[in-house]
Amino acid sequence: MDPSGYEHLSPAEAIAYQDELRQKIQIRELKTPFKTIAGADISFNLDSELLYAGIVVFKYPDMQVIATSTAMSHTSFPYISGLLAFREIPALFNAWNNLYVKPDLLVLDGQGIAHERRLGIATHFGLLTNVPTIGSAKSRLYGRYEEPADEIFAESPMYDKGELIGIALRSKLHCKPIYISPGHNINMQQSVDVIKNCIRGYRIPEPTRQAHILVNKIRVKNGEDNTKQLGLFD
DNA sequence: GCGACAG
DNA sequence: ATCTTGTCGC
Repeated sequence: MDPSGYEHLSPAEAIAYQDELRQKIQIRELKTPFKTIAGADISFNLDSELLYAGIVVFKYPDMQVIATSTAMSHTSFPYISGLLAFREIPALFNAWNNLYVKPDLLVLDGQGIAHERRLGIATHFGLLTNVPTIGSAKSRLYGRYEEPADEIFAESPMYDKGELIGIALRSKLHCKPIYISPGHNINMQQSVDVIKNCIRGYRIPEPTRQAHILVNKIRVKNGEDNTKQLGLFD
C-alpha cells in the first residue's frame, strides 16, 4: 500500500495492516558492509497538519554529511501511541524519494521492533523501502527493562514475554537512556554497535540529532515565508 | 477499573 | 512533537 493513502485509514485498519506487515519482518545480520548511514526525523506545528520531514546522509563511520533531503506533507492521521508510522511515514517517504543518494542504513526517531506488534516506525519504514533500519527512541513505548547503570554505554535488555525486543542504552552520563531496537534487515547487536559509533558527545546519535536540527530549521523558515505570503504586519 | 502511552 | 524561564547537577 502506498503511504499517501495512510491518512484515510481508521485506527483499526492501521492495526490490521501492521499485523499483515509483521509477517515480513527480517531481523538478521546485515552482511553487506555499509559505508553510509542516514538519520530521519519529522517536525510540525502543534496547530497544523503540515509535516516537515528531513533525512541527512553521512559517510560511515567518519560521519561527514554527504547529502540531505527535505519534504513537506499533509496528514490528518492523529498521533496515536503504537500507530506513529501512519502519521509520519508519508512525509518521510517523500523525503526519501527526493534523496539522490540512498544510504546503506537508516536510523529513525522512534521504535523498531520494540513495539507491541513489532511494528515501530523504523520497522515499518524498512519494510516499505527495503532499506536496513534502526529505531532509536528517546522514551520507552513497550517492553520491560531494568534501568541501565549510569556508565557510558551501559546496556539493559528490554523484554516482552521473554523475547528480547530492544536495548536501553546509556548514551550519555547522567542522562536518561535511549531505546534501541532493530527495524528491519539488521540484528540487535549490530543496531546497538552502530548507534554507539554514532554517539558524539550528545545523548542523541548524530544521524537523528542532525535530522532533527534540519527539520526544525526548515519548519521555522517556512513559517517566516507564510507570514509574508499572508501579508501580516502590513 | 487503573495505569501506560514512540512522536 | 513544540513552546519556554528558570533551575539543578555534573
